[in-house]
Parts: sequence; structure tokens; C-alpha cells
Amino acid sequence: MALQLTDPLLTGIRPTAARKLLLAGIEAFATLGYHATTTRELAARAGMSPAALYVHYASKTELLEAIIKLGHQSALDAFQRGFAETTDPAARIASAVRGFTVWHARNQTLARVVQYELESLPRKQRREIGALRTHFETMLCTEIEQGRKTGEFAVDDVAGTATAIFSLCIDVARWYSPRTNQTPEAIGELYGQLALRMITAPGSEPPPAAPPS
Amino acid sequence: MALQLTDPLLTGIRPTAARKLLLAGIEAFATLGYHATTTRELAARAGMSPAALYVHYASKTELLEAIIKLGHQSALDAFQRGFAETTDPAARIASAVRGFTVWHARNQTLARVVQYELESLPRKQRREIGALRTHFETMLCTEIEQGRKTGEFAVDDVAGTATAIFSLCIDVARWYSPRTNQTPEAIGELYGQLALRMITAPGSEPPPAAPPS
Amino acid sequence: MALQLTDPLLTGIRPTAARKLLLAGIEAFATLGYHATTTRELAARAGMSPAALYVHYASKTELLEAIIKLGHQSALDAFQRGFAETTDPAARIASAVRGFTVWHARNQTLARVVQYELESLPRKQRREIGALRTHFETMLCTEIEQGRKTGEFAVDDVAGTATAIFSLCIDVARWYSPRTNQTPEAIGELYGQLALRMITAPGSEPPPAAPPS
Amino acid sequence: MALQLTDPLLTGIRPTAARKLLLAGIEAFATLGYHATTTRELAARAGMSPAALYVHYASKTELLEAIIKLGHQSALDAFQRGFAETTDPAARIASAVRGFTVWHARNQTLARVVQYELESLPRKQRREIGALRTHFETMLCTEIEQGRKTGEFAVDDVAGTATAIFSLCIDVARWYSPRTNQTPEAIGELYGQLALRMITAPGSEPPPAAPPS
DNA sequence: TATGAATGAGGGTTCATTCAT
DNA sequence: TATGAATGAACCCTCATTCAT
Repeated sequence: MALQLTDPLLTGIRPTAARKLLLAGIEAFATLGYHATTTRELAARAGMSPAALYVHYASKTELLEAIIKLGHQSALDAFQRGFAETTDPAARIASAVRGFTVWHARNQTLARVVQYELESLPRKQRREIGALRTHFETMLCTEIEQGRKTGEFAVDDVAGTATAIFSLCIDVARWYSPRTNQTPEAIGELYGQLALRMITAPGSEPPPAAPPS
Repeated sequence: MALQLTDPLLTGIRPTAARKLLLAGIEAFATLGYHATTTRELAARAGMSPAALYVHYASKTELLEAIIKLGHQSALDAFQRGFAETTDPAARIASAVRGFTVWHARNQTLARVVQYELESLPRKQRREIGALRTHFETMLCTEIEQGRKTGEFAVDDVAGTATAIFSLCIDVARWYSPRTNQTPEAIGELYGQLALRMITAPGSEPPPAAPPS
Repeated sequence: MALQLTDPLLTGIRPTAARKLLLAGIEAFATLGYHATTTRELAARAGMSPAALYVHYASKTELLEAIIKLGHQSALDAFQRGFAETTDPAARIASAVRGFTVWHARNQTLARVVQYELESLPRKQRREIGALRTHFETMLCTEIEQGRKTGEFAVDDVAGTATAIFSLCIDVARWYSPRTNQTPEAIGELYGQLALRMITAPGSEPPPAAPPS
Repeated sequence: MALQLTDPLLTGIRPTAARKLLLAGIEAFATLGYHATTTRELAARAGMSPAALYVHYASKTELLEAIIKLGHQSALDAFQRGFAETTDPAARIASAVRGFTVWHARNQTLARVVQYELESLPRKQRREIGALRTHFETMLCTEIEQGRKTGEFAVDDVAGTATAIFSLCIDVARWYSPRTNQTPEAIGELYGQLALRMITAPGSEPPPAAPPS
């Protein structure tokens, strides 16, 4: 259930030792937080000596950076894949939210690092990533705007509502645990629907259920 | 705008030095995180020597504990005050969400510590607080259940939807900054409405707007 | 069995608070050692605040000094009282050793501080006390010398043997515990006899037993 | 004269840095006492940074433990080697006392730590060592008992006399200084004879002098 | 590529002591 | 006389990082 060394997300990381360290970092940073994780802990989890870390990453910070970049890429992919499924604003938003939510639940440890350890990054790298993030939001806002113009959606505060929708997805990283019996897919489906309700006037037609992924 | 020494939230903390340290802790932990905050940093912010911390708190951890307990109390109060305003489930939920959201925005620093540094607490204390938290959730679930029985609400997954509503409020602590021109009240109002939409069928009558606080 | 506040040894210490602190010091220093005893520990044992120590003694060191001086005085007294009981060298040595030994067992805590914390004293005070100590040794050496001249004793190395005799007495402070069922008096009696054997040729007449004290 | 890095006692300690630290510990603990010795002092004496201590020992306490265990082993060896030289109880006791005394004088710094810092060890380790120590005493008591049965010795209180004999040897660690012109061997010889006198009736034949070692 | 040993900087905490009250 | 609050200095120990091997 947890992220594996063989997960396609990580297969790009070479050599294996670097991948082991990245995985160790994801798990340790998610569980303990960046500052509470020592290089010894990372090395132990990766089955190496503390010095080996520096063969593959210039510093503890660079390991975090690699993780957070990888995570953002992957999360953005999930969001965009959902987005690209259709062109109808409502269906598009539902499936994007669904995909984004599923990603946060399925990759809960990575998601935690992505969302909550971002601030442990040095200013410069934080900026870079910040740009990536506004990209997401703009996409969602644009789509809501579209549906509003056609009268399909009833939204007063577009930016505020977009933020709220993202909160739904992102906060999954905080509370979700694979030990619950909720599947990532069920949460994704629910959240897609909730997002639609949030942008739809209470009096309008109920949207059609999204096809199962 | 930021939390002040004279804030009613803190006036119960005696003597003044203990209050200064608590305030310093809220700000430092919110900004840097618990583990990245040194006792020297805390002391400097409180205008004391590092040793003074130990006159009032047994350890850095106990300071965090005091902050988190105070924060939970205060947040719970805000939630419950909203809850107690009326008895109608819809109005009740809207105003509870509004109050809870406003609290998270208004006390953003404290809220950050409450929500994101909880895990830095030793197991035992984390448990204690965990009990408090489920209390909130139960209240909301019960209320949704009520409205569902009367047909007022249309909710399939009550617990899942309650979680989602809380996510909305809690995540405010992550992204809100008083430097934006959104007032806590505006966000609260919006989120109250969004919560209602999340539990109301798209075909039903629009709920009456909550009276401005 | 342990030293009491009302022990004649301490009744000279005024006011009572100073006496309590002295007693606390004797017990704490004997058990934990000077450096491992904190002023908080002393204060707690004396039932006061740490600051109260400084009302009666200028520093932790001065408390130690007071204890060690008092202890040496008292030990010297015990030694000399035994010495003064008779004039015959053998009887004199036996009763001095007996008295000195009994003192070390009876006042085991104080004796420990006297013998093993002496080196924690600043150089100057250590010197002062050192002078007192050579005094003891000289007395014993002189007496052995006397008996040697009359042919009563058979001793080659007078100073070495005197040192050995003192070792017997002093080391009692290290190993004696009131929880054993050996009385200080029994040990004193034994050691008086052993001291005589140490200075008497194996072929000579056995010395008469010393009268019970 | 003082313990050297090349002393056979230490050659088993590897790597060299660990040995340097052990030697530094012996000297510092003997001179200042365990609690008054800082890790910086130890590091300085060993010619390293304070952090290097922790590469080789888990804590200051573990360094003390290593020293005290090594010291007990070595002291026990010295005692037993003397013991094993002959089988005649008198000669045996004389040579064991001689060897034990010589050890205390020759390794005066180590002996001091062994005898006076034992109590700075945590309870558990103190126990372990305590068992070793009773072993010594039993050996001596058994031998005295033997000689008593043959009528060779005249001892009423076997255990008390054994304790006294050990006091002689152990207390050497307290007072001996290599700066005196007494050689460890001379003291050992004297103490062997004194021990015999302590267990021999004043009327019996003088024991033959032990052969020079 | 990997590591055991080493370290400068700094971590949380305790200490003996002071002082206003 | 006694103390609660405060502090500079120092404590033991850990950290991320380096480097010879």
C-alpha cells in the first residue's frame, strides 16, 4: 500500500541508492517532518551509512528539494490528466478534483511532504515551486469562470471558491491514513461531487455522475 | 492584526513572562515549525534569557503543549458558539463553520500550530488532544444526520462530508495570510455557504443567508 | 542512627536554618558527592528555597568548608580523647585508634565528606585542613617511636606503619554502612587490636585488652 | 611513571582514539572526579574535539564504565597472580596483599577511579561490578579460615579482619603519590608483612620474609 | 561507490548565584 | 529572614557535513 521502490513514480531515479534515499526521505519527512529527521535516520532507512547520502545529494536540503519537485510534478500530472478527460467545465472540474484527491490519498506520504514541508525549503526553491502551484489554481479558476459565463455555475467569489476546492483535496494529505477502510477512489469520487455542489446553484439540475475511472 | 499580549485569549496566562513566552512560541512555531525553533529564538522573541523559559515551562515541549491546549480550547469555543446560535440544522452548520473558519483566519498563527505541530507532541499528550478533536466531528455529524432525516439535506456519506467541511476550515490555517485583502469574516461567510451547498441537493431550495455577525 | 538535627555535634550551629543546611549538606555530599549535589537538592533537603542557602553561607563551597572543618575538629577530638586516656604507648595507640574508628563508623556520612570531598575544596582551604591532618599523623608517629625505643614495639618503617594504621580507620568511611549488624564499637575494638598487632613483633607478649568504653 | 598509552593495560583498546580517551578519562576522573570532569576536558586531554568522544563511547558514563571495568579486571588479576604464587596460606596472603598493594600504588590514578568513582556509575552497572568485588573478599576469607584451622593464624573476626586488610591496600589509592620516594614495591612488601601480623598471634613464630619480586 | 572517523556549530537544559520584594 | 524570578555560563550531547581511505 505504501510507496514502493518499484513504483513507476520512482523508477526514473538512478542509481538505486539514490532512489532508496529518496524513498527514505519521503517516509521520514512525512512522519517526522524535515527538521526532526536526521541524516542518520535517512541513512538507516535507506540501509546505508550517513556519508552515503552525500554521494547522491549535495545536502539534506537537496534531497528535500528533489522530493518536493518530483511530488509536484506527479500531483500536477494527476490534476491535468483529470482535466484533459473531457471539455465540459463541470465534468472537467469533477474529474480533475477526483484525480487530484486520489493522488493525495494514494501517495499520502509524498503528499504530506509536498504540502507541509514546502516551507522548509530555502527561499529560492520555494519560489520556483510556488510558480508551479499558481498554475494549478489558474486552471481551475479559468474553468469556473467559463461555466459561470454559460450560467451553468453560480459562483460569486471565483478565487475564493477555487481555493476552497483545493483545500478539500490538499487537506486529505493531513488526515488520510491507508489504515481506514476508505479507498482513495471513493474519496475522490465524493470530492468531485462536492466540488460541483460548491460551484452549482442549489436550484440547478444535478450533474451527471462521472464515469468510474 | 497579529495576536497581542493583551488579547483576551492570553490574559489568563500568568505571570506576564509566561504569557510572553507563550506568544513567542505561537509565532515562532507557526513560522518556523516546532523543531526548527530554538529555545534561544523563543527567549529572544520574549525578550528574556534562554534560561528564563525553564522558570515557567519545564521544557520546550511543555510550552508547545500549553499552546496547543489553549488553541484547541479556543477553537472549540468558536465552533460551539456558532453552533449554539440557533437550533435549525442548516443555520447551525453555517454559523458553526463560519465561526470556526473565522477563528482559523483571525488566529492564523495559533491555528497553524494547533493543526500542524500537533504531531510534534509526545504520544500521550497527542492522544488527549485527539479525544477533543473527535468531539468536534461528532457534533457536526450529528447535525448533518438530523437534517438528512428531515429531508432537508442530501448526503450519502455523512462522515466523509463532515471531514470535507472541516478540511475547508482547517486548511485556512495553511494558506491564509493577513496580508491578503480578504477579511476573516468574508471567508467565514463564504465557507458557511459552501458547507451548506455541500450538504444540500442541487435541486433544493436555496437556504436563507445567515445574518451578518 | 543517622545524624540528627539535635546531635551535640551540630547544636553549636545557629540559627536553625543554617544547621538544617549543614545537615543537608553532610547527607547530600556523602551520598552524591559535592559536584553532583545541586543547590536545589540542598535546599530541598533542608526544606527551603535555593536562595535561602545564600542567607547563611556565601556559596556552596563555603558550606562544604564549614562541614569539613567541623568534621575534622570532631574527628581530631575523638582521636585525642582516646590518646589522652592513658600514657602507656600501647594502650594509648589502641584507644586512639578505637576512638578514631568508632567516630568514622558512627558519623559515617560526615566522615565520607571529610575524607573524600576534601579535594573539592579550593586550594587555600585544603592547605589549612592539610596542616590539621599532619598533626594527627605526627602524634601517632611520636608514640610509635616511643614504644620502639623501649623495645615494646617492633617497627621498621614508622611513618609507613602509621599511614597504614590511619588507612584502617579512614577506610571505614568508605565501606561502613549502619545497615550491617556490626556496631561501631565492635569495629573500633577490633581495629585497636589490629593496630597493636601491626606494631608488635609476633614473638612479644600479647597486650592487655583495652577496657570497654 | 604515570600510565602511558603504550602500557600493556591499554593496548587492547582500539582504535587508538578510544585508547587516548580512556587514558584521558583515567587521569581526569582521578584528579577532578567524574562529575567535575567535563567532556571538553576529556577531549582536550585526548587531543580531540568534544564530539569525538561520542564516536567511541555512547556517553561520558560509558567511558567511566569502560575504565572501571578495565580497572577491576586488572586489579583482580594482580591480586590473583599473587595468590597463585604459592599454596601456603601465610605466604599466599602476603603475596596477594603485596601484589594488590603494588597495583594500587603503581596504577594510582586508575585505582582512584576504580575505588572512588564507582558510585558515579548508574545502579545497574554498579551492581555488576559489586559482584566482582565480593569475589576478592571471599578468596581472602577462605584463606584466613584455612590458616585458622591449622592453628597457624589467630583470628577471631575473620570477615572483619579481611575487610581491614583490604582497607590497607585500597586506601593506598587515596594517599599515595608517585612524588614521594616510597616505591610501590616497598609499600607492597610492608603491607604484606602487616597483613600477616594482623592475622598472626603475637606469640607465634615470625613468618619467613617473602622472596623479593 | 561507500564508509568510519572526525568536527564546528549549535541543540536543549541545568547550574550556582543574584536581587527585588 | 526568606523567596520567586531571572540569568550568564556552562553542561552533555547531536547535528549536518567532510574526508581519507
